[in-house]
Amino acid sequence: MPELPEVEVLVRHLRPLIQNKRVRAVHVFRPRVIRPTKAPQLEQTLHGAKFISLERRGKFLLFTLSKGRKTFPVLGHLGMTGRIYVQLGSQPLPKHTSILLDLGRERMVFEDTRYFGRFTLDTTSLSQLGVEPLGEEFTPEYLRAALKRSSQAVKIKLLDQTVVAGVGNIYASEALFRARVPPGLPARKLKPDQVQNLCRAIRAVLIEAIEFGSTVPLNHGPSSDSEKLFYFGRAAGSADYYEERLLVYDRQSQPCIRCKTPIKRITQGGRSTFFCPACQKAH
DNA sequence: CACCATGTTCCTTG
DNA sequence: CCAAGGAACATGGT
Repeated sequence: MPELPEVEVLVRHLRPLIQNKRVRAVHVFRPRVIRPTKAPQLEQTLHGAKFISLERRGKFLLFTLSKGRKTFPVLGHLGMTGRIYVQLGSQPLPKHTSILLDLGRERMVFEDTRYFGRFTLDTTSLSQLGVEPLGEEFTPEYLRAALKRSSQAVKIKLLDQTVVAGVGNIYASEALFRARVPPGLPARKLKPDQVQNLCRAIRAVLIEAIEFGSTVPLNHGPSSDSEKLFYFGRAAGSADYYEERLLVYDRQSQPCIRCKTPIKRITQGGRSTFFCPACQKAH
């Protein structure tokens, strides 16, 4: 369920649930997910440690734990299908549980169907990340500087986590539509006002998604659809709010909400991009 | 069988 | 060294 907004909502939800909880035991069901950390090292390090804080950085979750006088980080990433929830120890475990942290009466479960996610002591991935799109450093000037030397399509650049940390395939299409910028336009060809519109659009779509996600109850568990609902709101409910949340993503051939032109799907970098060929035209 | 899916990392090529 | 393109990772849905 992961792009920046989904991770942000998850972090806010999780924070009070794990604060000051102590790890009694660690179960690693899929060693790949803790790479490059080894299971004995993770178990030994986490055993007896207490959760101190939880922050989001891009699409990563940064847990801080303490043990004795020492404090250390654990880095989480949901990949494509990861979920994390706190449940009672008596609840059934989901089929694709990759990590289980026993917290006493409760436990923290990392479920991940495709096992692309991570839960590791290795924090080196963080050093590669670009600025936070909701932070002060994400300005039109910054974005212009990041785009000006690249011949890659602007859509591809938005997915580059070393430029902006947290934008994924869904919100990249949404932001470009909102800014009326053609996804295939080479990054260096954007005009200053397009860069400014894009900068604002990225912030707006992410903030609105966080606000939307905050209204969805996250009573997640193995049988809950709440996160699918958050992510694929259009398919999951009938309320207008849900229907209208994503304006172009996964709407191939449906009429554009602005001009009724059918939305197009193209492939860029091996991934789908959705856009309105009329509203997002180069000129 | 085919193709599609919210992401990152590694390898190759230029 | 860098930028860019593509495959790999793994499972499930349609």
